[in-house]
Amino acid sequence: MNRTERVEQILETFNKDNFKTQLIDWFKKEQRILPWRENQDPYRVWVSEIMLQQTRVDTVIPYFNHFLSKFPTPEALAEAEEQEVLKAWEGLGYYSRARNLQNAVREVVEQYGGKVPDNPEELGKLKGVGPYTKGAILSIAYDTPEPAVDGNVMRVLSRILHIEDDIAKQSTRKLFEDLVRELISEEDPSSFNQGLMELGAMICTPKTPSCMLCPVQSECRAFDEGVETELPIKSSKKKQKKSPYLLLLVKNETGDLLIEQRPSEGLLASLWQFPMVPMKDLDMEAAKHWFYGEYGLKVEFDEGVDQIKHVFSHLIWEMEVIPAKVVEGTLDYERATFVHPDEVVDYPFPVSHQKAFKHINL
DNA sequence: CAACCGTGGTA
DNA sequence: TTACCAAGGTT
Repeated sequence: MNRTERVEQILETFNKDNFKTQLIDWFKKEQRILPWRENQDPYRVWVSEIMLQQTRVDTVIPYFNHFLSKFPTPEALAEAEEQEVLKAWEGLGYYSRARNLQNAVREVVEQYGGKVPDNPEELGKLKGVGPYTKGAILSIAYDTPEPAVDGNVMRVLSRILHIEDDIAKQSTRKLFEDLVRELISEEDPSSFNQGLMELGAMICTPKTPSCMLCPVQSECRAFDEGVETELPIKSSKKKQKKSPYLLLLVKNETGDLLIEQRPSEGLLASLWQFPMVPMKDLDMEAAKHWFYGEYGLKVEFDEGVDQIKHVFSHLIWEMEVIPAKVVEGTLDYERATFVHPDEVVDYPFPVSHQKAFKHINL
């Protein structure tokens, strides 16, 4: 059975009109007041959707307000320094979102005169704009009936329609997109899509859904069968691998601090950090030798002042924070520099290194 | 497809 | 504490 036939079978006995009417009525009445809902400005919608990827609403709100005051238009963002954009993103995580957003906005300014594209083809070519974000912008900013399937939508529809496909698999998203194309309101696709997401965030939550408050309870197959907490099906991800490091707070003779910029691709790309010595298979003496080889500086270590764990999606850094001072040598490392401790705040740092920096003033 | 890519909240 | 979760995208 192909996907089209499956969609037809799933929806054969489903009351579409009742579902979309009750969902939209509920959303219009109960939706939260959020900064990005003040208007339909496509740029604002776009920025909000990027920030909201894998990130909670409460976390995004202050970042969104600050970002929009700093970069109020596509032109303003296009003209900004990348470091300035990363600084505004500092602490939000997934930093490629920020670089991709700025690259895409520059593309919009240059190719489309600063107007965010209103069609799937051009929108989908922009960096960082995937299937979900594309549909979200088209429906919310341009009232176009395109699916915007995120984790909320898959959870809600898994329950409503009792679908047991693994939502961790990418192919499953396409099934839900096909279903949404059949269900979506042509009159108000924005409220329909946002209603599905809002329902997932406020009522149809992962652990303990509030089915007694649900506006579409009467259409929910999972509730009818008493299996709402068994859905959706999602395969578990594997554990992160741990890596030990020394995080060195190196001061020179004048009290300046050694910092370095990370590579422009990969983990925490283009952010700044304090030097880190990979301690797998190394002791403290070997660490000093390693550091001399990398940076051209001989240093003395103080006692460790803290242990910091940095948990990523797929790995964990276990760092011992070591104050150190330069004994001899000249800095010989292109991406590193000494700065006054007061200037460290001007650079974008990952959260773990911000924590380590607190030990500088002790 | 599965790995990579951050961070903070919560049970 | 562990494990999962939160308006995904890229490679």
